[in-house]
Amino acid sequence: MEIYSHWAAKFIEQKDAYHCYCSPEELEAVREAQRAANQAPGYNGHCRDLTADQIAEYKSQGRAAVVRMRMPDGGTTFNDLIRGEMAFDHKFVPDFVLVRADGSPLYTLAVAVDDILMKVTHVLRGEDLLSSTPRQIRVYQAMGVSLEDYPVFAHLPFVMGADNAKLSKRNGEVSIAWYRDKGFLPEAICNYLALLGWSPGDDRENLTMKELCELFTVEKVNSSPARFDMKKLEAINGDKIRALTIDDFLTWALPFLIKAQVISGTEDEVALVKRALPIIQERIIMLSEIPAMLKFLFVKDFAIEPESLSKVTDAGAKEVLLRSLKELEPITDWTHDAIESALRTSLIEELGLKPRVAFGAVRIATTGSTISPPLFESMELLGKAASLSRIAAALTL
RNA sequence: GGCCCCGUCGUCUAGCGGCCUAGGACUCUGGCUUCUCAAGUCAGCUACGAGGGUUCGAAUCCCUUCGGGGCUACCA
Repeated sequence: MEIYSHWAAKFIEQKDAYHCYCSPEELEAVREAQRAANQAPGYNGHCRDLTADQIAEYKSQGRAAVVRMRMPDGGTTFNDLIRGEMAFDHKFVPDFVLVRADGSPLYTLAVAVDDILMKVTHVLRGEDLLSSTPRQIRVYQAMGVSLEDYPVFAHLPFVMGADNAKLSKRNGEVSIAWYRDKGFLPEAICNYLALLGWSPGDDRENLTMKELCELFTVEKVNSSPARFDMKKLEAINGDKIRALTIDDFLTWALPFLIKAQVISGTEDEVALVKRALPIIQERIIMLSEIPAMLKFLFVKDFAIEPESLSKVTDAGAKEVLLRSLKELEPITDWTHDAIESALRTSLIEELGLKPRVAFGAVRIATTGSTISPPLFESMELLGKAASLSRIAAALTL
């Protein structure tokens, strides 16, 4: 606080700033008049050069003063890393308030002073602050900072939501926690976000964190706003998941399974999950899909989903299940190869069924759903005992 | 209203005066593959907002216009 008031006092002393006694109502009236006259709105410089008598008069009226920065004639130019040479005419940059009547500093004063005192080298911010840059630079000037000590400015474009409105806390999903819960990998989010308004210049898009660090430069960021596209984020996330090693995938997957109470986290469970991950890795786009896909391996009270029930109770299905049971029973080497050849021989070749139909029934009986990871691998993971008892159970429905 | 920024397929982008009958990715559609769902693969749809210049030649440069967004506080 003292720092800011120190500078404000200095500015006044230097005549770069002055006390302004205009009341909010008076200012509002001025703005209204300007608007009505189609003029640029802004402070009219009323208190710029008050005489001692005028000041005494205002003070006797009990008016409190704000500190206002004097914008000199001319303009401000600066080089924006993203937009290039920017020029602002001071005719449209009115004298602005630095310190409130109660003595507290305004953002405009505080940021600029902080930038210099903290030796900020780069100011990267949203394009909404673009037009306030001349004011900030004006403060640097008043502070007597030399040009080479100014920070470099880069005004980034907005990211818009699907509705073409600026993405914000009130609009669209912007909480990191939400993405984490959904199972988006940090690398996918960074990769996607980097691609929003930027590209490495060639056709590469799937970039690792390391590549991103090496390739990304603010200068290559576009000046036009980008729309957030969940579909593309999902696609990238899917790619990232597929690129994971099984061990890394396991590390990411376990918390989701535990949270969904599919597993409690015992060694046996983890081992089984690890064996199962390869068959689901290429069929999910978010980690949060994992529990639903692997649930059938762990549930105690197994049940077939209601909407698929009718598909295992008809005569055709019963026959398929009965035959499957018979053929699978003798298998001692419970591997997906053995299971597949047994079922193919009996159901497809001997019964002459279409794979789609035959395996569909077995799939529902063993996994409880029409949609599942590959059937034979799933049955292998489930184990012989559970697989057979589920088929047998389905026959009684 | 004033000032400022932005404008290539539905979306993200490549493009920096001739390499553009505009490339890639996501989405979508169709095919292949296939035990479901995915993944993979092949093909297709679809864009330089509009109008004028400049030039032998423009998506690329200039002007106008239209559209979108921002700022316009004793907010940050």
